[in-house]
Amino acid sequence: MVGVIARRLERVGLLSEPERRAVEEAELAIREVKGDQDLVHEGDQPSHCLLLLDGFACSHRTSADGQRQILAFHIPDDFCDLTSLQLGRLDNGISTLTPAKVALIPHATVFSWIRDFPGLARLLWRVTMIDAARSREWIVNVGRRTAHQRTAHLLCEHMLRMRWAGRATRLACEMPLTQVELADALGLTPVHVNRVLQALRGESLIELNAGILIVRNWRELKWAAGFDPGYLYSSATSA
Amino acid sequence: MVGVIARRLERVGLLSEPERRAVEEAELAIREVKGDQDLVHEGDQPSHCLLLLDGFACSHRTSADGQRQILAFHIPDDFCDLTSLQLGRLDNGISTLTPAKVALIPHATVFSWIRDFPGLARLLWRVTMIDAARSREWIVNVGRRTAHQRTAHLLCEHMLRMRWAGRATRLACEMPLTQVELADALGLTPVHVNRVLQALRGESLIELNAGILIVRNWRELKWAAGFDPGYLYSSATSA
DNA sequence: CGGAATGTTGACCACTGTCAAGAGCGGTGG
DNA sequence: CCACCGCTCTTGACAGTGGTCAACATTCCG
Repeated sequence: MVGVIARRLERVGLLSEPERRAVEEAELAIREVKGDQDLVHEGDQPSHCLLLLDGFACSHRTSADGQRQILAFHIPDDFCDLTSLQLGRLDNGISTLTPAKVALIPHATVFSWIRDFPGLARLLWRVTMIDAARSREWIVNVGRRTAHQRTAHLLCEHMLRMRWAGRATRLACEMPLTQVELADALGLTPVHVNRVLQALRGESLIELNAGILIVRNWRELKWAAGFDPGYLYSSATSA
Repeated sequence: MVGVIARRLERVGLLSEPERRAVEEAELAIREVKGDQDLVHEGDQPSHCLLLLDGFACSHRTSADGQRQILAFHIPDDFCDLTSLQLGRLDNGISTLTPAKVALIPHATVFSWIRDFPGLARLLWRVTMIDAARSREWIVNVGRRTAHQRTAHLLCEHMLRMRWAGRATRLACEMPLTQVELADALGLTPVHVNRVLQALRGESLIELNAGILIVRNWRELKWAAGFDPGYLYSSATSA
């Protein structure tokens, strides 16, 4: 738990000694939260940034006629709402999907990092831009891929992110999402997600059960998804 | 043309005198470009930022099976690729939609602003975060709205952005997009965009002809779209 | 004037949504 | 310990939004 922030930032760039020290000295309020809990509501003006230490969460927005769209999944070690730093108000809600542990970092603390350490500012900015790149890919996903491709694509993305976060073996990782949640992320209905998952299982591409995703055939899954990991901007050599 | 950068940044926050001066002293390479021209290609590592002075452009990505998805429209006074500052590589192409005039700002110049003026860094970061908010709304648009709502939503967004950029009268603005381009932005086919536009015209909500959008009934159009402009983070009082 | 790009229309189709019912599973309380 | 309830997953029949294909009209330019 000590060192999460440094660990997270080092995934996107180098940290100098003083920078690392500044970031490690931060006083974090740790909070344990149950599953399916709102961490922030749409329209809130949070005074803290959220760092997910354990568990899964998502950002989501609800359209005028009450339909929910999930905008991003947050996995352990992710910042959830760095955007609120610059925008003040949050235009989407954030909820846990599973029981979770989160760290609260006061905006004031983050601003002091930014003021005193340009390198940290750079890295934090970079993190927000990588999140934005992922958003853009999701537009492509929902806009231009079939349900089958789209679902496969989400699974590929999740697998790689988990692997790079050190939370996956080569072929398996946690993915504790209900089909309703997958549907809200994919712009589909739960019923159709179910059918697509059956198909993907039928083609021996994946297994997905009890919150565990196992990729049976990575090459074919990537192919089915038209997946190209460039947009994730990982320093890790590609998969 | 002199003062665009300052003008643009002041739309998202305040500029101190030295900051304004720094930004106005920048040496801009101005370039005139024809319509339907690529400004940057997917994968490029640009050394300049693009500021659109006149005309329209878009960011777009092409999926593995060759389908194009437009990720954002750029209107006059917009920065087109601030993300490349932090990411180095651009994960989407940028093309003009009409003849355009663009300013090239060397990355080095922008970095010097960021280094010397924390306030400028803050504003630029904020601009990128507003772009990201718009991306998130597009996910909702494509994921959870019908073709009719979706199209209306895009028209609302465009109208307000143009108004806030000082490029619209209360009810009308330029929107020189072909139906193919609209389709690529909306995740629809050109044929269906055509049908939806007919419907919107039939309901007396809009006119769209020869590149001019006229909103006939703003209240109803917003209603049809389920449009809430909060995500655009304009300092202007809402519409 | 001619050719290409754009817009329009119609007939038909299919991917995905809707509705509904049932199965499996785990948690809770009597 | 068992009965019950709610949530999630599954399946089937049917419907509809939006896609496909194709032809034609129109506009824009060279």
